[in-house]
Amino acid sequence: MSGMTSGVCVDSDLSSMLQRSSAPSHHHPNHHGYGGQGQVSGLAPMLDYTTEMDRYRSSIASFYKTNVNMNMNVTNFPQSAKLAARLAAAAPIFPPTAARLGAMATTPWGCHDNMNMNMNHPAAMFWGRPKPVAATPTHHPHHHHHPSATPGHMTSSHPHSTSMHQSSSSGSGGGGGGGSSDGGGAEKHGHTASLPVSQGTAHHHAMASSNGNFLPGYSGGTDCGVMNKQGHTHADMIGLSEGGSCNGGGVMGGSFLGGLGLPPGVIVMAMGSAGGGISDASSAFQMTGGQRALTDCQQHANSSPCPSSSSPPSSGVTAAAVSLSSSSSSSSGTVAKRKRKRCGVCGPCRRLINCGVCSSCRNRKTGHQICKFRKCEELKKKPGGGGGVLERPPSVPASEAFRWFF
DNA sequence: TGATACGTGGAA
DNA sequence: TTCCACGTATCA
Repeated sequence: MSGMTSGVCVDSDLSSMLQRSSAPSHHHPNHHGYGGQGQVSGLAPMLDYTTEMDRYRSSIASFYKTNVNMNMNVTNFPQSAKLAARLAAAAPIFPPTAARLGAMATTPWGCHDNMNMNMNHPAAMFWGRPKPVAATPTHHPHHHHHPSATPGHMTSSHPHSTSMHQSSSSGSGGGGGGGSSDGGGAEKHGHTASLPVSQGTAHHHAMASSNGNFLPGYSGGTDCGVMNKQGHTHADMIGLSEGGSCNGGGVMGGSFLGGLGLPPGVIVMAMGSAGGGISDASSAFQMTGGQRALTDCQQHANSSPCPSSSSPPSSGVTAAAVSLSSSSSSSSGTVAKRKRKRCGVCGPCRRLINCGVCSSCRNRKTGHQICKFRKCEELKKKPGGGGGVLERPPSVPASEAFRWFF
């Protein structure tokens, strides 16, 4: 991982590209406004936006085409291939994006840890989340998640708005196959989200999109549909909400902020990788078949970083909690014995692909252990050590602990 | 029922 | 302290 400077950095490229092309219209927080400040005030703006998006898409398409073919050795990442296939299958959600998503699944994003260079190395990992870097605002602005979903953003012009709603509504269904959120969900969101391009809704974010798959840091605020500084939510959010696993998605984007009814210009800070974590969790799980998708956050309610715990309960959360309690209620007496689950927000949890080279991967059959690089930070700690205080996921930089909403 | 992964105890 | 193997919980 250290030495990965030479890799192509999608984020950078995209971000720069976006900044150049779309900056005018949306990077400033004010542009996202709530009151429909203008974003969609006129038809012209929209047309302009569309144009920008087209450009953006073209660029990304080219990028993937080139990088995937050149640098990726899919054979080394069977799971990636699998993922790609799933993504393709999930295409219905974002038809235009499906293809790209598939590519993404196998794409080696540069810039992040192992991903950097060419993915040929067996140890290459696949991150589940967007880059944490501040520069990476989020990608997918899903309107409905927007705190004050303004008409402006919500314009029908966005092809995805519909699908987004559907997915969110699907709730526990977990986005079709994603039900468990892990498998389907993860792929779905994780990747989908990552490609803002396809969604077209991603305007504004310079990079956002590109990174969807990396988790470098979580800071991206991406998780769980939390919005980025610019007030946009990520596609991931959708996934989250779908799975219902993510508190962030549902809570924050939908009811939480919406309920608050914050006036335009008001800055709301969210702690930790809350939303992100959750959503991430789901995505992270996807790769493994996602058995435990959702509950991660809930389980950690006591000690975990799951940000959502601090947020007002959402229907999704509540449901999750309920299910959780129900499942564990019987074990109330044996609570201590219950297996802990992945937090879903830490770096390892966000990884979607097994390294294939660690002892755990090599001895999967006999070792029964998850890839060492995917081993949840929380689980590495002694049980009960945390305390119930909300704390940021270990891997999340303090500076990235907050997410801003406008 | 199979796959995945957490918990634990022993060995290095 | 880390690694490894096994038992077993959990989920599809």
